[in-house]
Amino acid sequence: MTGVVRKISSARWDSPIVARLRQFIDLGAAEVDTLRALIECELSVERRRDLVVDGYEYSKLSFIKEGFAARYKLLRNGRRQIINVMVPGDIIGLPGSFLDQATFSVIALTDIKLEVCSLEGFVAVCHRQPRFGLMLTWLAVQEAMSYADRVVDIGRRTPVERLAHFLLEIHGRLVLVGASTETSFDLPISQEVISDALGLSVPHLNRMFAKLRTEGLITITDRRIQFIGKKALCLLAHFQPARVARIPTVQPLKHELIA
Amino acid sequence: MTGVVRKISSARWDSPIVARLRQFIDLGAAEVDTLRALIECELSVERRRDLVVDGYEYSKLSFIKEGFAARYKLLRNGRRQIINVMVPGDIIGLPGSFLDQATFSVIALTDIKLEVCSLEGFVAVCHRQPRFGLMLTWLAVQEAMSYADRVVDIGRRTPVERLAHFLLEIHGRLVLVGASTETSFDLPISQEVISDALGLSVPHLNRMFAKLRTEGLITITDRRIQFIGKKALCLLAHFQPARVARIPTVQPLKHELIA
DNA sequence: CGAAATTTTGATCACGTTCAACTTCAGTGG
DNA sequence: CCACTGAAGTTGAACGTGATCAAAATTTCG
Repeated sequence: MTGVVRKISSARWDSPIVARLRQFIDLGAAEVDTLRALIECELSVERRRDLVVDGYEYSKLSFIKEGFAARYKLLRNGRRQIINVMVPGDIIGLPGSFLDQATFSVIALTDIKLEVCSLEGFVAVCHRQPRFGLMLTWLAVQEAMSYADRVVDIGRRTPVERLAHFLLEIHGRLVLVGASTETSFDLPISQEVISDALGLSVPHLNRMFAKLRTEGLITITDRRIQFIGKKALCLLAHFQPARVARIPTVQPLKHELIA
Repeated sequence: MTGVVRKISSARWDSPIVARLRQFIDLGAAEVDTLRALIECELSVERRRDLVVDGYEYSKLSFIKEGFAARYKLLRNGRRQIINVMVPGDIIGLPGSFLDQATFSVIALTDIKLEVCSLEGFVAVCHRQPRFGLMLTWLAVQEAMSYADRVVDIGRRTPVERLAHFLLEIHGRLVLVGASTETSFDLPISQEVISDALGLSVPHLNRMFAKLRTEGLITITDRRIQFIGKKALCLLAHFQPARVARIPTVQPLKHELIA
């Protein structure tokens, strides 16, 4: 795989994955260091390159630092379904690296920067520091939630609702890692990609975009989405963001206090 | 919540959840005991009862011992989308218990029996026995994979393909916990439920069932599905079961060997 | 500037929904 | 015992949504 490889050197580390984790756990400085130490390298990958290929083994956890990617499945009849669009803070290799062989592919939708960590290394740390295992659990649960939302989207929402929901969801995830303002965000991906994510045809998706625009809910300039009527949009989309709970803190047992 | 509460007493414990776990980890007798000790009670719930309600907090991990359930979302327009059909070995509360408040409901599709464990209790054990944290991660990943398959199903497969894929998937999961033979299984759920899972209307789903029957791929008698042409069915459905990898075993560090 | 990718618009048509009626079956009470 | 009820499965007809195909307009990029 091509890409520029560099070592991590910065003293303070401010990665989107850390922002993701802080949602549900307080990370001590030592833990952040441990996490950073797990990063084997940084990788830059250019647009359109496949990062994970359906049918091959993959055993890394690659944290997206910058850029967009998509997890997808190509069916024999040539149709493509995008499972989810991935943004900074998302993890390539979850769930792929937990399988014998990946059953989905991942493609870079823009040039992206990754922080690569081996799953084995991460698991090794989990044995010594159980909180890391729980972080991984929580991340996997978030992943599942995101897919579940997509199921509802595609299964029972009308095309406009789907699009509205999709935009709100992506926006929410970008806000979380500080990659977007309150009411607007860059969405540097083509309508073809979005249509494959929403299970629609390109022309029809385009009409849905037009609809949102003419109804004064959003404006689009230069692939930047701006929400005009966010409330109305949320209503239209039946948008109900799920907030993940914090990892419960546990009272140490008495004999552990003594030890 | 109604239901009969009993204590666990049997010396040997043979629960579907254990079968699930053994897919990807070797459980020692001590670990099985620890797991069993986590079960607070068994619960019997009758058909049609909601186990988790959208909007409320839930903080249990309930392992399904017997029966079928469904995780679903009800939209304001009255439409229902079933995220997944749950079988013995599946966990109610994953992902719901990891959120502030559940965003999906879970309903019993048949009378079911649960083994209930508090999430807090499980997490407490994770701190002492890191392998439990990893098990939880792996289970969450499987959950995510299952939803991802459903996304592909609904988004880009034709209605017949969807149904075929659904039947094969359920069957595979039943085989895993020993609740089905190689070529047939009981599917004690109505077509309305299946149609809500597949994002189809009831009449159309019914026609797809008819199609599979007339094409000689399955027979149905008394809600028991029998595969006639399993190969052809797999082909039709683009069925490609994902096998989860085993949790990697880790070389202990040197200083840990000494300690 | 030319070539390719992407967005937009239009026209047609098939698929799957909707609505309705009817059948079958299990359970229930007269 | 049979009529009644309700749930589930089945079938039919009509309609509408979104796909498909095609082409133009626009943008991006080599």
